Amino acid sequence: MTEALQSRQPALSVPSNTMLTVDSDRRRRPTLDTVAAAVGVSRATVSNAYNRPDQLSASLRERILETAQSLGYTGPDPVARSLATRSSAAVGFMLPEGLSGAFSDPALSIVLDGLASTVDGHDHSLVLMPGDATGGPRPSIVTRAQADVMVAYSLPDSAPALEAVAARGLPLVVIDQPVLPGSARVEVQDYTGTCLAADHLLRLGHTRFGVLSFALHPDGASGPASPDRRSDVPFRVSRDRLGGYLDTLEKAGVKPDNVPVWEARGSDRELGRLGARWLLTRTPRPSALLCTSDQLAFGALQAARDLGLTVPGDLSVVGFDDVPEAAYSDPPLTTVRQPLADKGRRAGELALKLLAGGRPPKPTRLAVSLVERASTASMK
Amino acid sequence: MTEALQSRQPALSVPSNTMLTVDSDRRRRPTLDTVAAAVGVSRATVSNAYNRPDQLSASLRERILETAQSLGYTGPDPVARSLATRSSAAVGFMLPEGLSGAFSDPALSIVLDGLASTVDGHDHSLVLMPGDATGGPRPSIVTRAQADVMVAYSLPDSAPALEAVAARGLPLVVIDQPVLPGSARVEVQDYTGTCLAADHLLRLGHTRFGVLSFALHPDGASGPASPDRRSDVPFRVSRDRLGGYLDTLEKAGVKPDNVPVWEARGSDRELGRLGARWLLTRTPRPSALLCTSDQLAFGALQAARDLGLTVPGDLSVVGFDDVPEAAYSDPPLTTVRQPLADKGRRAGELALKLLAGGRPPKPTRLAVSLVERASTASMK
DNA sequence: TTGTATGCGTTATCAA
DNA sequence: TTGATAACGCATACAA
Repeated sequence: MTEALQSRQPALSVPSNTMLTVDSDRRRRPTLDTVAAAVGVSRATVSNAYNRPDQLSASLRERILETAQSLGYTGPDPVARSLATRSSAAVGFMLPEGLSGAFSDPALSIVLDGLASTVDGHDHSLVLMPGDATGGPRPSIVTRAQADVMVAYSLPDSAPALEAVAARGLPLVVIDQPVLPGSARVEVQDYTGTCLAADHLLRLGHTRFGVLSFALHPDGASGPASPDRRSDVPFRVSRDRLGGYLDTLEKAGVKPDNVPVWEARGSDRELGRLGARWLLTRTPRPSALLCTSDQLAFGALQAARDLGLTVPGDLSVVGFDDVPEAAYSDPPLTTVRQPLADKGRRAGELALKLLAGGRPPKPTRLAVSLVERASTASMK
Repeated sequence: MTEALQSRQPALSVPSNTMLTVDSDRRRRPTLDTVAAAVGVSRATVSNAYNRPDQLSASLRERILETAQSLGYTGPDPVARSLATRSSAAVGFMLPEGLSGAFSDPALSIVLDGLASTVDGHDHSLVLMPGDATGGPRPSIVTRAQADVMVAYSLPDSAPALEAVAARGLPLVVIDQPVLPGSARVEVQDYTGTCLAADHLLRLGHTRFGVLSFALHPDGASGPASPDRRSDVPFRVSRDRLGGYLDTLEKAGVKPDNVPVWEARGSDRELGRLGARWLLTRTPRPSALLCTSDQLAFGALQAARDLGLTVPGDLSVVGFDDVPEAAYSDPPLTTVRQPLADKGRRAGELALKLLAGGRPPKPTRLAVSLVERASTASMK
């Protein structure tokens, strides 16, 4: 093996007991034809030896496989097979950002894991398509990807990648967003989740709140979110999570206008820290911070430390996602758990189903639950 | 767009001013032939319109593209193109585990990010191949993957996937391990790194040490590592990191036999916590824990808390990797920084280079450095 | 059980 | 600048 690894050409130890009528001198990879000629059968039979073992005698098959082996033939070329079968046995995965920002988010990792294992279990491969500034992969990448079904992970409505998918006529599964009528989708109870969290805080007696949200609009702006910016939010997830928080508070008598909202352009810890710093320097200072993701919440914990506030003594913080780290942060984070791995698995199953010709079922909405840890406590 | 998304078949709005001599009634995707016939030129010309714009008049090209558009033709089929060009423009990425375990490791995420952006920048796609219990992807997956170069990420020597790569005669880039003579490789100064860390601790006056390592042998065993198990370590990375620690201590007069070593079967926080608990209950209790990864170190911090020990007051801890979280842990972790993103980028560049026909250069070894944070202090 | 013929959708070579 | 024609490597009805 070591030797074969050294050069691109595998060491073809041509057996002397077989006739090589083709390619005997050329420095080429062996093909179905090569072994067919060597064994003295037709291409079709060799093909069957690999794909339909029951279509030929065990002994012949044995002989074919042996010859193939000694010829250095590894089996049907994947690309040629794909062309002939018109199926590449791969699912594409489109991300909103470069993996850079995205992969620092454990939530994505877990979803991807669920997806990968499902897909892998069905002998399909996974083609990764990172996004760029446009909020998704470049259309050219999508157009040329060798995949026969696409999974979109939390893409903005405007992502050009989606049109590329449509143009190719590929089946599509979207995770979380955008909402595309008639396409398969798996999402979670975003609205319900933040309602639960807000309710939890209200029950603990809090009355002064601040909300820390990731992007409400696709313009990449960060800052306090004006009432204007809070309405007509194009991202469904942001809209639902923010809505759950504000609606619940309002029902309890807390006017949305009195709840400062910071919109971070992304969902990472550092942006969360920045936003929380602003929120915590408002007057009156919020006693509870409602975050739309765990990453933002971690940033909020950091900001509290920066300002000398203790959590949950001076401040309560809730997140959303329940990534593994939430159990280990200081203090452990109260958060809304969404079934991340499950989301990935469901997306994978949906993709496989569409591939098999199934029609897109109505969207799957997975249940969330509140996990109470040490970052929240009752008002002093 | 929305409509096109609803059904698998794009809405072919057949223009009345073009002649459709082919496929006019069949429910098929249009091909090069379809548009060639419609425009009244040859296949080759249409192909050129997409791939070699300079090979035909701008006006004709314009006309071809327009017709294609109105026919619902999105451009050359990726698979067919790959067959004809004998290149799939994709690089395969092989992981040691299912993404499950692997993705919880931020180090992998960052490396993958570097790789993905490099590859993506060159219009190549990335095919993910998660591993299973064998320590790598299944050979059948590798054999059938549509990629023309493979990147192995920290695989055990024994991974069957590697033979599959060799059998296909695909160029290979390995990250970290295994060491395959003649294959391209990018790695970091593992030995140097742990030497630095051990030295740091010695300088702080520590004399009682414990080592927390990830797998030394591929048998999946966890537990105290006997002298026997510490020698002939098959994993290069484990060997070098452990070696750097023990050698440095020995040079300072600390006999390896007096340094307890716990071997965890993987590199995650919970396993680290487990191992650290054992190490911290030895007599005499170590005043410093040397870990081979940040994840294990985080587990050690947790174990210290569990036992009521303060870090760095009662115990110093060092990690390896410098993942982002290391800066935020409690306390922030002293660790050996390796250039993770760079490792991924270099691997990507190497892969692209091999693809272009380059010969494997000698292994690249990236520099590491010690980042001193608050998890280490001098002996009281 | 095995073979024949044809199709899969491109790219590339070489003439015209 | 454009067009025949031949690969590319395989799968699959259908016939033998």
